[in-house]
Amino acid sequence: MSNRSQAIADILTRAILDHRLVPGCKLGERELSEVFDVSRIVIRQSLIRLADDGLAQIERNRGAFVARPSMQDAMEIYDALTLVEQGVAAQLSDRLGPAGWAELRQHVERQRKAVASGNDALADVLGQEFHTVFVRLSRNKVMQEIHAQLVRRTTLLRSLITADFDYCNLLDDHAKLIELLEKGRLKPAMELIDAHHRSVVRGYIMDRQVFPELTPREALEPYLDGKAGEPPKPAPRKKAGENGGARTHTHVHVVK
Amino acid sequence: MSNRSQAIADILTRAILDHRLVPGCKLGERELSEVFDVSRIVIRQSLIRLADDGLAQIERNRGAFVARPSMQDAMEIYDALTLVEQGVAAQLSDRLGPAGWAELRQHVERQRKAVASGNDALADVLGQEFHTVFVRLSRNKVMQEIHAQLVRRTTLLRSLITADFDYCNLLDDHAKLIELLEKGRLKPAMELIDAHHRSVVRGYIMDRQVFPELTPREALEPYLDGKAGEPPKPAPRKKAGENGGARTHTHVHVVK
DNA sequence: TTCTTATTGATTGATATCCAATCCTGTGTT
DNA sequence: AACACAGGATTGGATATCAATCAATAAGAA
Repeated sequence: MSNRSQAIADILTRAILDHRLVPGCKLGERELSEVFDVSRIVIRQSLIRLADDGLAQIERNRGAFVARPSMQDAMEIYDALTLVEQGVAAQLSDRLGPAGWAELRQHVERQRKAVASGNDALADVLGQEFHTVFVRLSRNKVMQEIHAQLVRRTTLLRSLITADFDYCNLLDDHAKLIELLEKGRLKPAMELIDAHHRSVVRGYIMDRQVFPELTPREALEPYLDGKAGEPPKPAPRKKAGENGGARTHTHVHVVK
Repeated sequence: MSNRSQAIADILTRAILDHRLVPGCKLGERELSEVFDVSRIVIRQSLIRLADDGLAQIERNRGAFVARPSMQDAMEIYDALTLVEQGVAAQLSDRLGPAGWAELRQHVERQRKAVASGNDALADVLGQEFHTVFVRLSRNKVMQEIHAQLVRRTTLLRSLITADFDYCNLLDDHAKLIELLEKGRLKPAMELIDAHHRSVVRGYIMDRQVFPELTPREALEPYLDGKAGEPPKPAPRKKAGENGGARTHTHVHVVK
């Protein structure tokens, strides 16, 4: 019953990251205010939050739209992400204790089990979380927030991408990264991070016109449980027929 | 006549960075709405922007206050800043062309002249700008924004600090950094950045209760030119009698 | 027909007023 | 002195309203 605008901003963020609201989609104040059953002012505040986070773009007297990053933006975001993760890697290789390395290994192990048991959805989530855990071990909330924001923007980027991915050696990458860092082999570790992100961004192909398949009303419907808590994460699937290979995942490798 | 909330957020940011609004200072909606002659809602939106930027803190049903970062926050902010600047340094040492190095040298030269001519205020500004120019040369707007936000927060930190500074070898640091990077001596350069920030944060002494010397109304008065453009940067001076040595500057060295 | 211009509609930016929830404070009681 | 309660003040939000601007359509001229 409080901070409605923050709660709604969170829901919108979730919907964007789930690719239910695609880049370029109009976020009309009136429509959203009806969807969420709040006044326009609350929606406006939510949209301001989204814009500050880089997920929405507000054009004067034209309204808010889901951000549509350019190819240039994509490269810059991945550059920044690489820079941050390399920096964190350097810190961790110096400062992380055995418990930290153990936590990372354990995380990889959980993901390995998920993959082995064919639970792709869980493997996806764990793969995403690896980087978050990685940065959290730096024990720096400021860095965590910066990193989280960058990750959100990469997730948004994935709405714009048409490419065939495979799920080959993600775990190997993570495991190898841990191994290199723990041994203090910083340079190869940083090159691994860089190569990883580079290969991802190289595979990006921007579709210039992304057409909103769902209206905001349709897209947001699963998140509205009559003002109750979170919905149990609805399937963000698009039409399974076409680009079924382009699932959402932080760690994607491009088929060359 | 547009985007009032953003404009007001900018003014408030400026006032905070000028230390006219000190940490802990209450930012009452009614008071600010009277100061700026807008409705409370516009002020609310401005405060949301400030909070998203880490410069204000909104407590439910209690209002907004200028953020009062803890010592822990200070260390984390400087850690993040170090990480970012080190990363940018690494990128620049690889990628920056002669024109870029020339621009950096030219900037240092301008600051040197300002110092030589006793223009401390200008030297301050140029010293702050050096880091901004440095990051801008990475040609990455995302990194620029992240860095700018971190710099804003360090500036806020300086409101909380009681320490004696001197202006010794700031230029030497900058010049040395350029020299090391251009020669590809990355490691010493990164250590220089780290040492610089470390020495700064070590000198921090938190005053737990900072009392607002100026009411927001008084503090903001110089920025209001009857809705006209920017005021010509009013002197952010506190009372000159007491801690006159603790001027605002990005590059401060602690007297051991 | 086609291009240019004008009108109209829709949407945003912003204000004023009102109400509920909550916090702070001051006072009174035990 | 400690506690409880009531009242004031402030924030969070709803609603209604107006102005400014954009977009799309309709009207008119070449």
